[in-house]
Amino acid sequence: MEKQNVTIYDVARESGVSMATVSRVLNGNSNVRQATKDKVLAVINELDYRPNAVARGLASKKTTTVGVIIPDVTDGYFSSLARGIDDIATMYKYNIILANSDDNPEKEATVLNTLQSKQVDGIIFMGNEINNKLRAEFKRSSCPIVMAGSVDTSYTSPSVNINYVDAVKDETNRLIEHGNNKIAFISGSLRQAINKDYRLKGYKESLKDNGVDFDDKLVFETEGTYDAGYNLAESLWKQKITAAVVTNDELAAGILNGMTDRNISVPEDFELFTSNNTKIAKMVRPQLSSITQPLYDIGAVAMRLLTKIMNKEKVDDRNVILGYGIVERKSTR
Amino acid sequence: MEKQNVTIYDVARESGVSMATVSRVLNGNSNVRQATKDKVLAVINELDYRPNAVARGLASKKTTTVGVIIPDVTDGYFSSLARGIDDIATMYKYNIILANSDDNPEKEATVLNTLQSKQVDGIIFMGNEINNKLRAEFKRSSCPIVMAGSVDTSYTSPSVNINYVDAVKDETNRLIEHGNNKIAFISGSLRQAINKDYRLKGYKESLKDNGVDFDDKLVFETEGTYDAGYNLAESLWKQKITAAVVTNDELAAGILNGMTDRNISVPEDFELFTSNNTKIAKMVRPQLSSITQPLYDIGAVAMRLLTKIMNKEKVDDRNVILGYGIVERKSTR
DNA sequence: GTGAAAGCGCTAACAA
DNA sequence: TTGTTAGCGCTTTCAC
Repeated sequence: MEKQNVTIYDVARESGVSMATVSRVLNGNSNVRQATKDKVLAVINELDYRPNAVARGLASKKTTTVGVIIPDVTDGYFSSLARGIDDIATMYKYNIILANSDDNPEKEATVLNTLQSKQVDGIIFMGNEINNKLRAEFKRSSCPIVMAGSVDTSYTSPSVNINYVDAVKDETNRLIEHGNNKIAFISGSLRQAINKDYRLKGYKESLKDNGVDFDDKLVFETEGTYDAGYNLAESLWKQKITAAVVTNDELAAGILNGMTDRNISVPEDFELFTSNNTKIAKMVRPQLSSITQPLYDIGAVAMRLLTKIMNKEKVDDRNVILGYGIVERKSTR
Repeated sequence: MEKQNVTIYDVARESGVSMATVSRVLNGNSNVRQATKDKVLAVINELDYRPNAVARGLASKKTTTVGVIIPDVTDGYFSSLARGIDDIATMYKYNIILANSDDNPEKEATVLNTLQSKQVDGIIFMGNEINNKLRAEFKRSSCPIVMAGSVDTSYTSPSVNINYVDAVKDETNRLIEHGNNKIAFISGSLRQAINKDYRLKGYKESLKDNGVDFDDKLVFETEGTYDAGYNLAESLWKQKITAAVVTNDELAAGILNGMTDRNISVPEDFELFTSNNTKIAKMVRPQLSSITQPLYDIGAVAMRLLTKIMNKEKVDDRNVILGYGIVERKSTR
């Protein structure tokens, strides 16, 4: 029963040409007479021949697959990027090997190695917690890596992002304009450059511009989960904080519901800005005001950039910054 | 600069043994003297040798990668399954090629072919809209396919699911117990067997058991999106419907918010049951009552099942049914 | 316990 | 325009 044995050699024999010619029609090489091509195509069809991509990969040193390292597919932010990546990958005839890393440098290093042993033509990296070991792996990498929606301040690979500093600064400015003077900055791990070096910076800049003193007791580092937010809500309120900039939508949703369930009204008593505008920002009530990011596009552009690099095309901008916006919905006044 | 050229041949030469021996230590073959092994290992380390998985795949006819076909990574239901799949895949040293299909039979057939040409060792299929062409591709497949959280009534591949009939029946029963007699059944495409042949069946069985007449005007087939739900809400209310069983959480969240925004109170005026208990069921307010499914486990068990089949181990249950529960939160009385 | 050698199925010079 | 022929880097008999 199990066939999967018809090879390029079989179709060569059946159509009375050489393997080389079959290979040519397979690869759309121009130098084949139309009649020959037709015959070969007919045989391919008849024999139900499917080229073996592994053999092809070995011979050509190209696998037409790219690796995608993602913290967690289940996270709406990253899965949106992943969707953009896959769509563009498909458009350019690539497949993606998807690997969850949980933002864990060990896992990231491991998977980076596995991907390379699988000879992927390129890698898209999402994740923010990059340590020296991982950085070393990056440099050692024999294939191009582009970062999507993720930053590392001490290693500059090609990347696609928005301006996180300005975005958070804008949010904070608005919160100050609304009359708040105790504004919390609430993020996931501050070991992540995106939080520590960009978002927190934007927050501080805004305070400074507005003559508000920075108070590190207003900086909350927590797990980036709904539950963490939910549990944090009460203590925020008890500390007389009246507003917060949150770097993660699930976390923000948790805070929001945590407040609501304790009869603290958002936005009357407490204003909330979140950062990623994923689906849930619109699903919770009140709807979350947020930075708007072109999530799908970040992934799509990153993949497009990678195709260019893999093709050795000239790219004039290795570090793409896409535009962002701010939408004030119902969690701010 | 670009190396990636050290091959098994290099380490064989450097360690003064044959390629065969190197291959043996690489594959943990027992028949190698410890001293030889140590020497080889040392050289591997020194040369920073990484086996080429593509070459290995060609020679061994095993790629240690499996294909995963998913309607949309962005969907919380499927991404939860995908996470379970990836974790177990990693545990068994497999990688996954992830491909979005949008539940589109054309795309599914295409990607099924691509995956097989890439010589994946197996495939996990998620999606419910299976047409004859796709079914033919399934049968023609040279590698094992298991379905996760997805059903096809006319083709029985190995699968992992819950009992959708009973689950929906239970929900509907409760809604009837609560005094509703106009209960809507609201689902995504009824071309999908999971909706048409299972969930709708459970709905009907419940009505019958309770002596309520079935009315096909209460069956709503719509896009399975938040917006579709949001827009549907008002007409539901106008039709004097007082409760609904919804097959998709985003859809349910849309209905919920659509109601709320039009001052129809859930659950006082309208009761809502949803089906997948994804994250959003707990994030919206009021929180959605739902069937509880072991989403991660469905994926994990499916992947485990696939490893067994790939290994040609005996499996006694090719169609696994996992348990479900019902949780009544705040969208029901 | 180890080595020699024949492939795995394809691509890519190089000839013709 | 087409064919011949080396490989690509590894696994896997089959000898020894």
